[in-house]
This record gives sequence, structure tokens and C-alpha cells, in this order.
Amino acid sequence: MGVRISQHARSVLAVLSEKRCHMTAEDVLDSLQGIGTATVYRALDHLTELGLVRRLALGKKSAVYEYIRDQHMHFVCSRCGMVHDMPADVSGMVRETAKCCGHQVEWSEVTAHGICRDCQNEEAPEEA
Amino acid sequence: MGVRISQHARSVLAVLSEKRCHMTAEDVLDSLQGIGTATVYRALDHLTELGLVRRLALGKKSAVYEYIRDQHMHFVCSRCGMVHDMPADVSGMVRETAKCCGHQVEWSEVTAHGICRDCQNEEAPEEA
DNA sequence: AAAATAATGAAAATAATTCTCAAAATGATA
DNA sequence: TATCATTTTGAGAATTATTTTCATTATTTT
Repeated sequence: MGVRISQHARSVLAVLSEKRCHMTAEDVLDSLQGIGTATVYRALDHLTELGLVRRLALGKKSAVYEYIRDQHMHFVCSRCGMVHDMPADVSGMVRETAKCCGHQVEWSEVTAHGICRDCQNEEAPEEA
Repeated sequence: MGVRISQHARSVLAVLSEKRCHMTAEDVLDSLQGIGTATVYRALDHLTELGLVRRLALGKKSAVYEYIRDQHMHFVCSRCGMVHDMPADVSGMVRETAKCCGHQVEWSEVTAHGICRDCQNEEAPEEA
């Protein structure tokens, strides 16, 4: 049988997959013409349930979604708000820790907050 | 001079500190009588800025706050929604990874999602 | 005590997300 | 293909969490 994914949901998936970045529902909506708000939210929900997309809680007002590719952590700049990916995989370590507590991990997310490289450079433009 | 913390903000801090758990603004509101909604939000903001409290993004609709104590990660059950603390400190590792990317970490959070111990036990009540 | 400053609460305003429901699209059946 | 059933859609209403406004009250300073 397999799972059915509607045309619009496929478009949403395509956008997330192509842009290779973190997008809010609104970002997706802006990238697709002629598709309703509710449909985008429904598609994102559906894709998340299917495990094709991940809904991240990065501490922003709105949720952000990303196409599931490799494992990485996120860095959110407290100054400019940019989100950067950082290559590193702690999922094994997290899974182990959880196992010790008796919990079974499906997926995990690591988010670091601080000042990103660009903002640091702006702070100290050039030294004397 | 020092920093000024209002009476109400101190009450909010006390609740978070005493309950030793993750609370939404509404939870805090319910724990304190005769204090307005806006005041609680303002207190939580203020305490967060002062670094006494942390605003966590656990993927729930509302933000949750916790009194900053030791370093630990969070486990959010996808079934019952309970949040469990797990002792483990990956902050050094996260800081190093970020440094390699040029970013400066202020704090980091690790959240695991899956089925918690209690829900697993409910699934398999007792074996034959 | 008078003046200046900061904190408060009630209610309105915002913003993100979800819900409702009738219409359109799709798929299955005869 | 015509018919019936199921799913998906979008417009807008409804919800929910959070923020803002603003007049009042409390606190500190002078």
C-alpha cells in the first residue's frame, strides 16, 4: 500500500529539501504560490509524522522545520537570530544517557545559544 | 548598586526554585495568587535576562522555564508529554564544536524525544 | 512630603497555529 | 464512464500564548 502524500505536501517537502535550511511555516508559504495556510501547516504536520521532516524548537516564536538529512546541532545567535548548523553527532550519547534512565529516544536535538561568528566580528571590526 | 528584583519577581523565582521543575508561565500563575498575567511574563523575562532562570524550548506550545541549577538534558515524552531531567553534561562538547565554527556559546540545551519509562511500562503491562 | 521612577493589572492587541466546513479533487466501484 | 466514497483544500473564524497599552499604585530619591 504505502503512504500517500498529496501533491501539495510534496511541494512543501521539495522546498524544504531544496533550500536545505530551517524554515518557518510562513517561509514555506512564501516560497509556494497558490497554496493555503492551513494546507502548509497540515503538510508540515504530515511530513513530520512520516519522519521526513523535523519540527525544531529553537526558542523562536514560531516553530522551524528542516528536511532530515544528516545529524547536526544548531546554533542560534542571541543577537541577530540567525541559525547555523554545526556538524556533530551526540545522538548516541544522548540515547545512552536516556537508556540509563529507562527512556527510549526517538530523536534528539541540541541547540546552542550565544553570539555567532559574524556578530563577533561586527563587535570588533578591526583592531588597532 | 546591584540589580533590583521586585517583590513579585522574587516570588516567581521562589516558585521556580522550590518546585524544582519545568513550569510554563501559566503554571507559575496558578501557583501564585493575586498576581497578574503580564507581571508573571515580565518577571520571567527579567529573571531570564539576569541569568537566574532559563527559558526552554521543549517543543510544546508554550515556553517552559526552569531555575538554573545543575547542567542536565531533557527528555520529552511524545506520548504523555512529561518532561524528565537526565543527568549529563555535554556543554563542554557543544562549546568546543561551536568554537570550531567560530561561534561563542552562552548556554546550550539538549532535548531528547521519545517514549518515557512510564509509558513503555504501560505498553507492556506485565509479560506472561 | 513632593517629585521622579519603576512596577502593576486589566484589558486590548498581536502572532502563530488550529479548527470548521463547504467545495473541489481524487480514487474506487459498478 | 457514471456514481459513490474518501481525501484534500482554502477562506476565514476560533484558539492560544504572549506582548503592549495605559492609567494607577508602589517604591525610591530628594
